[in-house]
Amino acid sequence: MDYLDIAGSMDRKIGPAEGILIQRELSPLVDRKWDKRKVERIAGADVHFPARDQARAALAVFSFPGLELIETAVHQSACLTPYIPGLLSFREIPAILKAWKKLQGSVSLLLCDSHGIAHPRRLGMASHLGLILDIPTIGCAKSPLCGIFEEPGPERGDRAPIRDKEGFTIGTVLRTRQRVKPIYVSIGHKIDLVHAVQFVLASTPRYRISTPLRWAHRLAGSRT
DNA sequence: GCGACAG
DNA sequence: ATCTTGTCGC
Repeated sequence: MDYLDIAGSMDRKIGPAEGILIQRELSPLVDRKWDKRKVERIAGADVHFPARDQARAALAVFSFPGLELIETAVHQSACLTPYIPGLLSFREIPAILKAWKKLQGSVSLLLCDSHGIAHPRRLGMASHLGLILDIPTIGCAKSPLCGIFEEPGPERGDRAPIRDKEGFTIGTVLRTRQRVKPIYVSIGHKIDLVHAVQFVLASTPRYRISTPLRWAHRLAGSRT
């Protein structure tokens, strides 16, 4: 079964046992390097749930580094898989892929409202989506899922490494705004942690959340 | 066994 | 994520 094929695992309900097997199989395929490609378009992806079985995905594409809005795409459809910590991909990615097909232009880098490799099996949604779309992605979560870390300093740009039990760094707790709760950045796919943090800060000029993700969040329908 | 647990 | 008002602090 080709799990990177949309029809391979994203068009049906996936249970915990199968989901974990898929993640273990795909995890080794994540590319943790940055190839220095030109980033002219950076996008944000988010999903809102109007009802328990309905998912509304939104994508907001911006120019980079100017951060001017280029285009948006939205798609609402039924979601078959319930939310289970560690298996978020199977609930949100189907709707995101359908919205993705509606985009007219290309995307150089995609920011996701989730973790990347800072995940129990090193395959959070940002990594999974990056593998499926075959583009660079970054995990930008608002709360931790796993790992150990210290509280970063109070200034914008202050950070602290997120490490697994073996001591390996799997992400960065990053303060994107002075004295505001930090976010959790991790490699999604086709990028390294240093560049991931750099791109997140460059696309987060004022608020806690990056411009692409804030727009995606709004477009998806969330009131906050 | 118990608690934690992206969105 | 969602149910939901006002309120405290910069």
